[in-house]
Amino acid sequence: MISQTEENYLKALYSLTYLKGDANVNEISKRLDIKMPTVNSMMKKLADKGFVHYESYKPLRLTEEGKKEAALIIRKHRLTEMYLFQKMGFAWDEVHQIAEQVEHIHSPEFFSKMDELLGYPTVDPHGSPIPDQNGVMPLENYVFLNTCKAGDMVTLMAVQPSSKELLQYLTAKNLELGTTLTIKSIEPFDESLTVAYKDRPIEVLSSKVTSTLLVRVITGLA
Amino acid sequence: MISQTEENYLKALYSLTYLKGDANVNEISKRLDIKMPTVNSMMKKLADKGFVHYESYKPLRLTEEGKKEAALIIRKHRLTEMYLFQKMGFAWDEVHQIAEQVEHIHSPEFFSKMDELLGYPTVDPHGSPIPDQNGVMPLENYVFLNTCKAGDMVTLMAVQPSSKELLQYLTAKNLELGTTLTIKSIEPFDESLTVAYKDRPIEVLSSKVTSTLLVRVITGLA
DNA sequence: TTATTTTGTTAGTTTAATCTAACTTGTTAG
DNA sequence: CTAACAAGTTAGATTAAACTAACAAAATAA
Repeated sequence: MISQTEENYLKALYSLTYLKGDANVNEISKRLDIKMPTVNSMMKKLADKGFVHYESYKPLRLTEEGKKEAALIIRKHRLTEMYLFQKMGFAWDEVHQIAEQVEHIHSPEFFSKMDELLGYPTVDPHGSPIPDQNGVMPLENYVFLNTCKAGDMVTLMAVQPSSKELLQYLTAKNLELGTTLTIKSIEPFDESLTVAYKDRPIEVLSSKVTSTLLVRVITGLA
Repeated sequence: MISQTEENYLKALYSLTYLKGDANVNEISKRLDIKMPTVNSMMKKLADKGFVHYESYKPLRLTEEGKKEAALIIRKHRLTEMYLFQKMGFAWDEVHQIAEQVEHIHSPEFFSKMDELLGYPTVDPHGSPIPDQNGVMPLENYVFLNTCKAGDMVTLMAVQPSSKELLQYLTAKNLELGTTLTIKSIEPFDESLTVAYKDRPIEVLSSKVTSTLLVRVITGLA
């Protein structure tokens, strides 16, 4: 059996390694606000259990088994978020805290019932993909907004990572999932973007914001 | 903060003391399948925290604070059962296991949303009363079926305690909450009851069964 | 009422998950 | 290229929640 604590480490490692393939002890330590020696010994334990590739002083990677476990926890998290949002009427910035707890419930029936009632969704309320029952992430080809070029038209697909503060900021800016933005210009000095969307012809987004927004590119000038 | 483990002890003590006022270490030990010394030290800890009246070799009682805490956990459990049953389509013998886990979630909003969506129910799918937000059990004046007299007409209100096996037995007998039964006779030797209900003119219920069925008496001969 | 059994308690051990302090390895800036 | 800093590791302590073994008190039966 896998403990809630272990599940949290797996989840952290999954999201830290998702884009670049590996992560280090220090990153997990910061992410979970747990001291490095604690993380270190947990990584050894998870390696013993076959979930993590661990070698002294080398970056950490999940095994295939570990990836699957982690994806299944993330599946439970995102299904829960979607359920809270769609079926219970919570706002999209309220669902995360609750889902953090619900994701640890052991009951395949509970989550497959949610899945069924939701009509088998493929994304959560933040646009993040929901892994399938086998822990496989659905295909996606999103890019971060800060990697786009001036003139690109893009649709906001996901927010990653999505802090409560950020979600409230986006709500205040009237920026929601599915919103289509046109990139007017990019300020070379601080990489801030001037964009237009909906009824807002000029909005400036800092790189702190654009580096968390995942978008699908609709048209580019090139 | 109160741990999940502590919550489980409080809940056990609450239900053991509900009818007779106190309980002993051995009963909790059996109920939770945890050895007596462990229970003993947990009772001291809960006494330190102000939830339990503890004196060596004396029966255990909950403080008012402890009763409130326990009732609020039971509230979360029963709201969850009702939600699973009414809003998610689970059968009444499937909801307990899931609710055992969901009851430990810390999120007042989550449970008050359930409450709202359910229309502020006062009983769970087994007919057990749901305490209010202040931990107060709603009034109830049910009696166990084995305390009734021949000739009584009674309505099945609750099943306590309600094991999965028992619920399946009742389902097979076509006995559900709200069913009205007429007590035809009582066998003095083993205290089994012969009853009639719905389309079943003669059914015999053992005292093992009748001692767990809570009913409201509609009419008696006396 | 004494002997036996049941129940309760104390003491000390174990495991999981955390920590701090101290040391080692790896990286980076002069 | 070496000194300093950052990151990783080891060792040992702490806390919560469980256990077993042994002893003490209370209840029960002979």
